[in-house]
Amino acid sequence: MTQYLSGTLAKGFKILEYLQQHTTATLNEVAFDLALNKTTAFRLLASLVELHYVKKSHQTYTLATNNQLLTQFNPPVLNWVAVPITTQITKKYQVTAYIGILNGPNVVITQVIGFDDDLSEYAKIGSAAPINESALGKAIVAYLPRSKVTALVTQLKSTATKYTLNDQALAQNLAITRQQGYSLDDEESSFGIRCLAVPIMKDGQVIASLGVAGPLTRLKRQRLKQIAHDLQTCRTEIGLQLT
Amino acid sequence: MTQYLSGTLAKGFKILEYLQQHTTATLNEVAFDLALNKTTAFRLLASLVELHYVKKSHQTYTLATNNQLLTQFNPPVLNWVAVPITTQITKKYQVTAYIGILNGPNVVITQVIGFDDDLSEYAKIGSAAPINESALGKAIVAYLPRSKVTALVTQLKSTATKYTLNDQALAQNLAITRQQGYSLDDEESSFGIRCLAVPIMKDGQVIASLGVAGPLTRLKRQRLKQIAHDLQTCRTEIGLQLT
DNA sequence: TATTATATTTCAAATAATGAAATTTTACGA
DNA sequence: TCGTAAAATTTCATTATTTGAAATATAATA
Repeated sequence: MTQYLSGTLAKGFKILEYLQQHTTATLNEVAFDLALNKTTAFRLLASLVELHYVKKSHQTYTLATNNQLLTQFNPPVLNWVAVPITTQITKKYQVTAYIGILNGPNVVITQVIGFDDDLSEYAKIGSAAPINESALGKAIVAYLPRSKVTALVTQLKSTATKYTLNDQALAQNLAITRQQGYSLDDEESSFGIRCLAVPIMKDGQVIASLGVAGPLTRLKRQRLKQIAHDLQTCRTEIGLQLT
Repeated sequence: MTQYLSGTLAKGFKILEYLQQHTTATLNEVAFDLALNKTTAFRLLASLVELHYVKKSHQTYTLATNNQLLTQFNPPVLNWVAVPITTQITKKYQVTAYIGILNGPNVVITQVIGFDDDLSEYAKIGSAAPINESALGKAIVAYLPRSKVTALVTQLKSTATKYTLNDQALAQNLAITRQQGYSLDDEESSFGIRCLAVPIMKDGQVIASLGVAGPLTRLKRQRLKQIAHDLQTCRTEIGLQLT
């Protein structure tokens, strides 16, 4: 809280962030643009130079490119927002987690978070399923504007010829999804496999879904509320990192 | 010079560097290992938390992963939306597609879009290669500001000891990349494997690259323009979905 | 539940940060 | 090359922040 905020640290980072955006700058520019006294700016820059976060050359300053903190933080794979958070769930329940996004009337799996070293699940990246036949799909569609849902259903009907899509059943299913906060696929896609999913929101809009899939023995019916709760906690943290 | 060194800034960065090495730490550990008064450590950590450089959870501190100064820009949404868009290309040409982002003087693969059940490709997620030894890397660097390219080359030279980096050859290669709109790796990384990549832009700046890799029989030299054109169409669509 | 350890807050003293003014250095034009 | 103006750096005095011990609160462990 503000009670302990160090003004010196705040100003120091302000300068670093400014140099990240501007690549190079003079003392005059830094002081003026950041509304700092030029003496203060001078001293802070001198400190940053001495600490190897900034380089000074011919009276211009640049971010130090060989500073380990600035350039060699976590490898990007670890920054896959879903992975660190979601791995707790995949390990806890020994199931695979997935992220899906909408693509026309289908949902496409775009990220897989396995619970062991088995890479076989990754083959699902890129695979698509109709929105009504997947927990990931229903978790997205349940939170779309009604007009968009209607358009997607129309689109589905024109492509799905092997069966007649039951609008009323789907609408009812989506209402249940909204009510309980998660969508469910109970052996509908694969025998013995249960799937749950929750929407991932950004700025109040659904942009993706997060779900888990696994055998009925691991995703027991009486655990569904707990699992859904964990998924909701997870998607909230993912959502926070997307902003 | 020492004359202007701010102790507060020095201590603040000391803490950040400590957290980079230790991933997580308690107040006690930080204070003890860095020989700081625990009240001082507490206040500095509180400031770093408020400035979004450190995260505090259950009395343990970690570096903030969504801080743009500390973390390479790697929006997970990029890895998500790229999947359905790029699937058209992977199916059409029967090759694997990749997303790469810059990380220091390396390019790191953050997403793989496979076309068959070859799971070994997914193990490449997280792997890094020097920017000049990868089509994905060259596709990014070719569109960076000249000053940043110079800095990266300098950094590469100070790490790469097994060979002498040819500045002029690289500069020429990057000029060709800009001219033809895509970068090429013709069996330079793997025997019999050809790679092409194009930059992914956002707000006029390169943020990642999209590339394909496959055997010479599928990525025939006379098809390269068509493939590059398809990649450019894809990257434009990806770029549109990121805004 | 009690005890111990860790974290946070309070208080008073010490130190550093701050900014104006002065001085030096750099850049530019004649 | 010299003079001028602008930018950068140093000096000085004042103000504000940082500091750390002590006290208090919270969390963890037996």
